[in-house]
Amino acid sequence: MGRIKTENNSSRKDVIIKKAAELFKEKGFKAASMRELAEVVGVEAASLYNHIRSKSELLHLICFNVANRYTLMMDEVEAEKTTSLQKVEKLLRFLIGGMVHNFEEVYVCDREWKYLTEPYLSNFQAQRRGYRKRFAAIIEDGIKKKEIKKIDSTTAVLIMLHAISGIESWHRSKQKINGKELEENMITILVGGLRK
Amino acid sequence: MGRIKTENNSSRKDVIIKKAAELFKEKGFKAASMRELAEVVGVEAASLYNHIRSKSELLHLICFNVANRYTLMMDEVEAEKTTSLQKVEKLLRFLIGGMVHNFEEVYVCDREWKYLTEPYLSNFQAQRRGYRKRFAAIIEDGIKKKEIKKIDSTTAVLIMLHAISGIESWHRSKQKINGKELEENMITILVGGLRK
DNA sequence: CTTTTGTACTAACATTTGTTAGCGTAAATT
DNA sequence: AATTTACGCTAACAAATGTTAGTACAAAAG
Repeated sequence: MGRIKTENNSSRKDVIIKKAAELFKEKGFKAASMRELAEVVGVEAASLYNHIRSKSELLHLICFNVANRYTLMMDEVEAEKTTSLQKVEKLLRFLIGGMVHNFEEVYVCDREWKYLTEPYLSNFQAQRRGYRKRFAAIIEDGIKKKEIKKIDSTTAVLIMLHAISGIESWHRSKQKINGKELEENMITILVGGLRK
Repeated sequence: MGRIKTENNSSRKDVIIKKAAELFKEKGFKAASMRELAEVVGVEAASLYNHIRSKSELLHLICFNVANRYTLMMDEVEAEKTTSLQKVEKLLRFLIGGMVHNFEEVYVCDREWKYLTEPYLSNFQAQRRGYRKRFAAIIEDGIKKKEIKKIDSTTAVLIMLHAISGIESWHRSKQKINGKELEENMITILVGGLRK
């Protein structure tokens, strides 16, 4: 069949991960088989194992790649001297952007993380919990400073994160508005829903 | 092992469907095996087939049970002579209530429908599309009547439906606020985000 | 009590799954 | 040019999957 084609300076492993994210998104982690993955990569199933350790390694690479990006952005935002609403807005814009431009990866991370194996599963859940707590803390701070309505911050975070994961439907839809417009609409509704 | 125990006047098939919804929610449709299902039902795997035709029959029973309830509620709401915002609020409250009280079923319908087989898959998608279109039409009507902000109605629907499917996290969370409070918070944020 | 129906069992099936072993060759390094 | 490394192949594996056939027996109907 010939070698796996790489482009720019990405490794063969990177190519496999990318294709895996697409496949896992489309079929779901459990339903996607290594033989299917091999086919889209253009190689026999066994050959994949020259580059990766296991199917589940693919999943945890995808999931932590996303999770780490999110955590990093949270670090950055927390350090800024801006209002709570501005922080929320910046976090949301980052999340929306990720969903629009790195769709497959983010989608897989969101929906398939439960198939992670230990110890990755526990690490992932902890990181996720931490992220949400920090997000909720920003909102509570905003409530204290009377920028934000008096609401349950945990519920607010839950709504926002899941609203964003709904961009999945936007990707599927035929008559899409463009990405920037989508972002503005989401910010209007979500931030508008918080503002006092 | 003895027979499947039923209660109230539910059939043995109903018991299997209920347990299937719980299992599919927890493991995902593909990852859940008929042998696992049999175990939680308290029977051997082969015995299930005295009551159901196939694994995928279970999925489509679950999915259409939910989808039909939603469609029915939409019929009801559309017929009412209320403002658009009141209609949106009623639909949201119904969806939230469903997520809080029929969690497993709704969750499975939301996340696992893609494993439906034809012709159920196409029917389901059509029904879903129809529901969203009707929801969006209510919002557009509200925009026309200046009750609602000028936003993309499709995006608004997408946000709301997915925000609600996020109640999944609420179920998982340890220190839950109660269901009614959750509902009020969600309405505040979501309806507040639309209101002009 | 007898017959019929419903339902559970065991055993087995054909597929599909992730993964490993061993081999050959093209690419990279010396 | 010679050697080593990287990487693809075929073949095979054990385990798990959904499902069917055939049998036995308890419950329901007569």
